[in-house]
Amino acid sequence: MTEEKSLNFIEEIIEEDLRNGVHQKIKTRFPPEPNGYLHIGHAKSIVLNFGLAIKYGGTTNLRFDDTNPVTEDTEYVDSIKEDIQWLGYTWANEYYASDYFETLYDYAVSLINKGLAYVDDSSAEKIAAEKGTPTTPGQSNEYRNRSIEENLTLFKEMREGKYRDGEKVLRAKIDMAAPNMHMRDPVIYRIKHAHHHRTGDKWCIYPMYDFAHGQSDSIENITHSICTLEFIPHRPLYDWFIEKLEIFPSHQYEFARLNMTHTVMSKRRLMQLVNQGFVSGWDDPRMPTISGLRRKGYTPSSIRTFCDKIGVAKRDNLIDISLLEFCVREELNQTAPRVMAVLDPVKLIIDNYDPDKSEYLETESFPNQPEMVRKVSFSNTLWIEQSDFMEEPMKKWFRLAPGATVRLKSAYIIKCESFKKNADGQVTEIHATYLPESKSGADHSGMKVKGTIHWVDAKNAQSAEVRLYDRLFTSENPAIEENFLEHINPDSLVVKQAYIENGTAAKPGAHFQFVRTGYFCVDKDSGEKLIFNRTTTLKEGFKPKE
RNA sequence: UGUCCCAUAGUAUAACGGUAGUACGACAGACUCUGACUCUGUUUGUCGAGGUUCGAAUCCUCGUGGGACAACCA
Repeated sequence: MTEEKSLNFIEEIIEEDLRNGVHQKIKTRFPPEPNGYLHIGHAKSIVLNFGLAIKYGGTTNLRFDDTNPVTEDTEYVDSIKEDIQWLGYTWANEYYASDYFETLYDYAVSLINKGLAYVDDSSAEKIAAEKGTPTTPGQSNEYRNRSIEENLTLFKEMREGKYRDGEKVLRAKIDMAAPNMHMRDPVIYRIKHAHHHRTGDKWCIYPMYDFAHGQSDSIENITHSICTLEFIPHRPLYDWFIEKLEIFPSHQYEFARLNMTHTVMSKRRLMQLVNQGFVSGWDDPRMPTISGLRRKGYTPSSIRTFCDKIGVAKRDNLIDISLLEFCVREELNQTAPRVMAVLDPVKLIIDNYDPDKSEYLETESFPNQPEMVRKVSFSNTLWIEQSDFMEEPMKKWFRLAPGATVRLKSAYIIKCESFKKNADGQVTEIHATYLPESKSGADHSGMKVKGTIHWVDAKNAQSAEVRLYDRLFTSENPAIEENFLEHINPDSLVVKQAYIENGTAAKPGAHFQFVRTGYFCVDKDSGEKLIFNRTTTLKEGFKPKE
């Protein structure tokens, strides 16, 4: 039985490199910028990079791309590390681009010495103007012909803090008429008198991404540097620096980033959701962040499975969020203990059950492990779901209705005898009679009922706050809408005051399946008062027809 | 009027010149003390036109469509 999974294009490249002896071992890296929280899109990259190294016996470095001190912070470093570990991965080394500032500086000097870099005194505006447009070539300026000596002196003075922010930059001297805009003498060093989260005030010049990333890969001997599609036009530059600097030839490969329906993924938009209070924070369970998904009840393996299933390719994609939900259901169905909870309670009174009596009934906690059982309290007064009763049942209605019989899960068969409504027409109380001989596990009634409903003993229940989360956006692809904020789902969070079986061992992070209603996870804020977050619903098989 | 990337069921992703397959979704049925799970079945696809070839989703050309690139961001 060979379960042969086809290779993605990166795996094909790696296998060919290994086969041809281009590399003996592969090295990958995950290079986040510590300026935000990781999201499910990053998870795709993490699973790819770490997964490749594991599959082919290589290693993966965690490298923080911290070349812009004004946006970066250790707060993000910590959360990123936590999320990667939570996902189940261990990095071989923890590095920072800032570890290489001295080396990078030397690289820049060597470029100057080769006549391949120059100091430009122009303003940012002038440089942008001279760069041309994608369809018109750029123009060079008077600084392009400065002597090597002058460039050396100026660059040294930049480092020494002799100039203010924006007064000068170091540029690579390539080709102002190149059809690829990134090759039109890109800026490689800029002056920023800013405090860096790691190097403090040691530097006032910082390398740009293009002058840091590839070289960092090279310094670490990264064999396969995997990034997203938007870096394709940077690749010629990536290769140019490595070639001119004559350093280890790392290679860049690009794959399509993850997009998901009913979700936004860009840091900018996610930041807006947080800052404008549409969600409670970066770890709000509606956020596609790793911390949000974790709080919502997603497990590391369900996220890994998801990343595995979506594949890796180069075409733009929009993955249906139902695939993510499928992955977590598939796992939780096996691992989450069942428990009964009633989210929209209505009282059910069993008229022929002794009001002074109560009993404990056995019920299974895992349907596929019949030996895993627990006892649930039962009496003449129960909570059941409002939605399990219909005054005038539709066709194919298996649940409760006047005169209808139904099985109370793990208890008795009951027959609805009457009900009460309030002035608003809302059902407030349902009366039923039960069949004593229909007790679950010892059913001698000979009756067959179509429906089974869940319940909680009203005389012995605990209350809980249950947070029902739904997709954050009603639009399938909010990112392409004019104003994505207008497409926020007003019902993305509905809070219920529910009843749950007494004695449920609900520690923060614990997963449960509320029988017939979905998967839930105990929130981190849960304490005296239990708080549950809905991870996802059960697949809905009942679809009423007109 | 540039350069680059991409194009296979609704959504993703395989098929590496030789029978277009898989997953999710949808639909139908079986089972069911969760209308869940499980099982069975159905549905829908190679962007277009040429060319090469015994044979093209695959190679070539030209279209068409989508995307990326003009931060002292990454």
